[in-house]
Amino acid sequence: MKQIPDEVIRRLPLYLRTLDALYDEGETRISSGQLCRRLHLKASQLRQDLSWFGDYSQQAFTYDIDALRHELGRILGTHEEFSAILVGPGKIGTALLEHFDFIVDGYSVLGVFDKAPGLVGQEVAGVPVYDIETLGDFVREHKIDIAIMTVPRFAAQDVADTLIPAGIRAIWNFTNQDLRIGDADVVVENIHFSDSLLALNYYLAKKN
Amino acid sequence: MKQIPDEVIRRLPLYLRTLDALYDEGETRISSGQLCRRLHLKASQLRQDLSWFGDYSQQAFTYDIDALRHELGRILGTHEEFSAILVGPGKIGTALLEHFDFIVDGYSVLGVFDKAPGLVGQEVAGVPVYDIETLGDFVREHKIDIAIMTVPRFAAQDVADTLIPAGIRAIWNFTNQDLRIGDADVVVENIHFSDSLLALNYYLAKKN
DNA sequence: TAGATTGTTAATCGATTAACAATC
DNA sequence: TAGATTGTTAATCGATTAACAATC
Repeated sequence: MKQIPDEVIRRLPLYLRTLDALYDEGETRISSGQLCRRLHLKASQLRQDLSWFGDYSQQAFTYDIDALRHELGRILGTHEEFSAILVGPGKIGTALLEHFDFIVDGYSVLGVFDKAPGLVGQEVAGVPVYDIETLGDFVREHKIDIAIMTVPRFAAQDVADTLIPAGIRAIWNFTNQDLRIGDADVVVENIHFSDSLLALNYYLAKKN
Repeated sequence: MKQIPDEVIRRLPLYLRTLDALYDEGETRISSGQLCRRLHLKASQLRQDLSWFGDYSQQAFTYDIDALRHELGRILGTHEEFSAILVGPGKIGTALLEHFDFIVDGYSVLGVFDKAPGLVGQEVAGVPVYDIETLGDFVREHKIDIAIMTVPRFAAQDVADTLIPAGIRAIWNFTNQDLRIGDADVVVENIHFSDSLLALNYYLAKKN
């Protein structure tokens, strides 16, 4: 089987979200056509996407909403347990921490790391704050899976250079700085606010 | 000429960012090959992308970094002046406000809108806070271009339903809720934290 | 059963990559 | 000039869409 395209993976959360909403509305079954009309996608695309993951339906019958959303959750690994840390408890970092278990269950945030000595020893959103000097050792000792990076842009690569040799497995990067990870086997997921706003700006300016 | 693919537009901020960094390092010229080695892209892709926008170089000679970054800025409309508001001054909203002019110049943030009466009349990051009841009128009167939506998820569609008939032209949506905009001519740019984290989660879980 | 819907194969479309003449 | 690099055309690749037999 060929590699599943990233485009397909990126649509799964959308499907999951929509099915969750339908479930909350009390719906029990839906056809690919009905679902995709809501999403402005082609029904054949949904069916094609699902076909990457095997057969979770009864052919020629509509999808069982509850079964399919659980299946999508399983595919996306929402039942897995991962350990996480946050580096850079500014406003965005703190906001993420406070809403974290709204996003994915099964994450334990074990520590927050800050450079300023003021916060060290205190807690942010119930998580203890440590000195950033101890970051590498902490990741190594606790076998941390995911680092959430919300440090200022100029500090981003330094932090990555500490995390990667310490064995981090994934970085959720909010710094708008592209990280060089060498040949390390690290999953990097970027949220580049600035790129997003520039794209919006382009489309808006074009309409003028 | 055919429609410029969205994929191309999404790469322009990356090019711009990289050229800015090179400029700051004191570089003056660069070839498509050198630039793309840094970005893990194919040189032919960069050249193909730029060819959508006409000819800003001297054929068979390397690119002038300063000229090209200005050209990209012009294409993306960074010199345009837009008016903006923020709806929902929570932690993320406030963080965005505080860093806003780091992202794009030429934006004036004219107001912040909140539901809780506590903040109304005060300022957030130097911007006055108004009651959300007055949102529609404000957008209409001031001909606001862009709304930054950082409200809780359940409130998102209601806010959009107020903004759109008031003539908003773009929504930068942080709510993880897909907005129904009907047939309105509104640019919607989503930052779906949750989808991003689910994608990261998928790739990480797959490695287990 | 007849109508509806699926999973999957095949066709289409468009993005990426390679190739190369034009140019410095 | 010879070597390097561009812009652009053509080839390739892969994602999206359509079509349809299988199935309920």
